Amino acid sequence: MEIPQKEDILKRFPQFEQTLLDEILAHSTIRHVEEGEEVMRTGQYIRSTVLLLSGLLKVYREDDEGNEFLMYYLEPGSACALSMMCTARNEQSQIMAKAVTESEVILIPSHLSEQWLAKYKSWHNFVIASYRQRFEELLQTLDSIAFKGLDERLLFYLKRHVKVSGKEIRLSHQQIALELNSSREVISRLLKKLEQTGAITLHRNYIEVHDLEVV
Amino acid sequence: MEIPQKEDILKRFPQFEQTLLDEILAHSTIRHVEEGEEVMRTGQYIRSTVLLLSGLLKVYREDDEGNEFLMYYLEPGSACALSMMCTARNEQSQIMAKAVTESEVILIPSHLSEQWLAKYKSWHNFVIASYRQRFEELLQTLDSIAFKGLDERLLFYLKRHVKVSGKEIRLSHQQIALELNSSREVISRLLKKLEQTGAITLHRNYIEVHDLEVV
DNA sequence: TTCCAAGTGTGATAATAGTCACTGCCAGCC
DNA sequence: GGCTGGCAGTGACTATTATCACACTTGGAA
Repeated sequence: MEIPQKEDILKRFPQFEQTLLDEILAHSTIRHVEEGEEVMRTGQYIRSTVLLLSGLLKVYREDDEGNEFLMYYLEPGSACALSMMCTARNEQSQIMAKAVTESEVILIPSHLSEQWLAKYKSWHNFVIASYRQRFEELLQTLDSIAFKGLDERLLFYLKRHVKVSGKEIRLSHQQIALELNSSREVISRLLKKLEQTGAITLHRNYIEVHDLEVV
Repeated sequence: MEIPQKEDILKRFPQFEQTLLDEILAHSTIRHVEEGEEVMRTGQYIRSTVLLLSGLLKVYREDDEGNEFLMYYLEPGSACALSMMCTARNEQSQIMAKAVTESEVILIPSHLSEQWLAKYKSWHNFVIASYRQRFEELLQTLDSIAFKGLDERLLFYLKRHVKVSGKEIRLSHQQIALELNSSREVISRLLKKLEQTGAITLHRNYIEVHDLEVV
């Protein structure tokens, strides 16, 4: 795999000013992560700001009993807001980021990203915008958990998944159950119901989405 | 009620630099809100940044059917992060802020608070810190909804309430049920159980908290 | 080719939370 | 003092989701 060049970064982050791009290239490291690999976990020692160059990350919460649930996905061109804001936390639950597909991330040392806030207007705006966007997404997730039944949450989940990775959802029922903090049997049953409405077709290890809006 | 002076603001926001305080005094309005009055609602036309000078606000989510649930409380010296970050939203659910007790808020026109981000380092830091803090709190709320049963959520709720307004919780079971998006009967039963453990004593319209940690 | 592990389907049962119906209770007001 | 409205307590029932037990399928490894 070739090393990403300035042009690649520029393409993903066109809003950054020239000098900022130079600094990024000079001081940050690029890391290649395999599918399923862990990118970040709160409470870690070294803290870097994480920018996503290519691939797809999922950011989720995990409690002390190993339950998880999905917070949101990160697409190329976005930053993990949490990597910028999390202080050392000794809570029971952790925020984790894991690669959904093979990905490339830019790791920026925290002290630099802090400095840049004052130094580069485009960086400042980017950080503020990231916070806003993640906050919004988190609120949506919160909504669906607080107000909706599992059936609607599943629908919300599927829609979100389609948005980031297309109409062929390559997940087992077990994985979906995990991300929704539910159980496989329940998800299987709900998916079956969805199939009966014609919204999806079930296959082994993947789901073919036709139209989720009609449901 | 006397008009708050520079000293009052300074006391609540000691981290602000002198010139910023002057700008705040010059360009923002102070509003007095009664208990139960609505301070903010997303989707409103005029957008201001809201700082809390005195009193207590609760920030909560409300869906289209009138269900709500509490996101967090705001204490004097803090800002409503949402007022700083919410773009016009036409979602079904809204974020609301309401005064729990009689309060005073500072309303800063949005365009100024935007400008100040670049102009005043202390303002910039304050905004970033607010985002972080609210994000953290929101995550805690999310955790309790996603991973815990209603009994633990109630406990979490009571603890939080004690932290902001003391051991005499002046709320009816109905109000608590509303904030947890549950129903009165269920809350009554859970409270009764808590009373049996000795953690609280129930009275009409208020709850006396002894020790929530032992449960 | 056979076999096995992982994925999926399904019924029975349990646990949690929400709803309904009704009772009693207390506080302030006439 | 007696009425009344909001608050609280309780039992019965329902709905949703989780859990358990087991059968069946499928795709790839041995």
